[in-house]
Amino acid sequence: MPELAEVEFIRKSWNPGLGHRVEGVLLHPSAKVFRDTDTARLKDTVTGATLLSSATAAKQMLFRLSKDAYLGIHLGMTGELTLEAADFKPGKHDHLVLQQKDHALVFSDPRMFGRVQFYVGPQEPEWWTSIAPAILSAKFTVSAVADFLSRRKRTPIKAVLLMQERFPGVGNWMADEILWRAEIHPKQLAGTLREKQVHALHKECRWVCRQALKIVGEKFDDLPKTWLFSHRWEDGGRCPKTGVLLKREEIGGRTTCWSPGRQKLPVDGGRKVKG
DNA sequence: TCCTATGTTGTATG
DNA sequence: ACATACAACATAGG
Repeated sequence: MPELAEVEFIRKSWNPGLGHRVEGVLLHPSAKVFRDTDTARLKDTVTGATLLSSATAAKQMLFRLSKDAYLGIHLGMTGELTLEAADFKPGKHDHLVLQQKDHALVFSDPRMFGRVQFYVGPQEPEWWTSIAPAILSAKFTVSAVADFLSRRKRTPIKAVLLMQERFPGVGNWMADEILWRAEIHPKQLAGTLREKQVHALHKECRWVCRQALKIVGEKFDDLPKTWLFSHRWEDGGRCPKTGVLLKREEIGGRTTCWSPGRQKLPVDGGRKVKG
């Protein structure tokens, strides 16, 4: 279930392993999660290295080890990290196990849309440093959003919000939550947003990220019933603000939930872009 | 059996 | 070269 805040929470599952040596590494080199990763080198280097620190950016996690080694993990759709007993025996979906004296740090992913990356060097790997600036950073400005939308004129705003190069960490539920709060219809084409809407979009991006991190990123608490999130999957779910029956439809290849009436298409239907 | 799934990416087309 | 749409990836659960 991992989007921004969930990833941040899941990252911390391995915290008890920080500062401790990795005694052994268990993995299946042919697992899809290791596509493009040198697993032999990973195993060689990480064995005997100490786990030093971890960080999250967007939906990715970076684990820094001694020996200038870095482990990157993306959870995909079904990935998770768990902390297990030191004698843990990996099951079918446990693709990477870092064995320590007191624990096993485990990465599992049934669908294997996630991935494990590995890098050795004095600087952080390029695939980490090239992640787009966070929505909560100073670089996420209204004009940056406006510029991006202007290059995606004919794409529904819902699909645009899922683009990691501008909205890092936003996934399907966050995108719907943001649009719901900004009162923008998910089908509205990016190029038809009025200035006021762009401002609202920018503001709600930041609000949803900040609140989600606060609520979920700390304790994995449920989000309040006042959020669209809590109602989006239930049949007959109602808008927490208007009480109207929520609508669900596939937009941009993803199931999208919105509140009719609250989120309306502009008069031109959001279908036409002038110029 | 059939449908769904909180993600990305490669490929085809405009 | 850029924008857009969508199948494909692999598995489990309702």
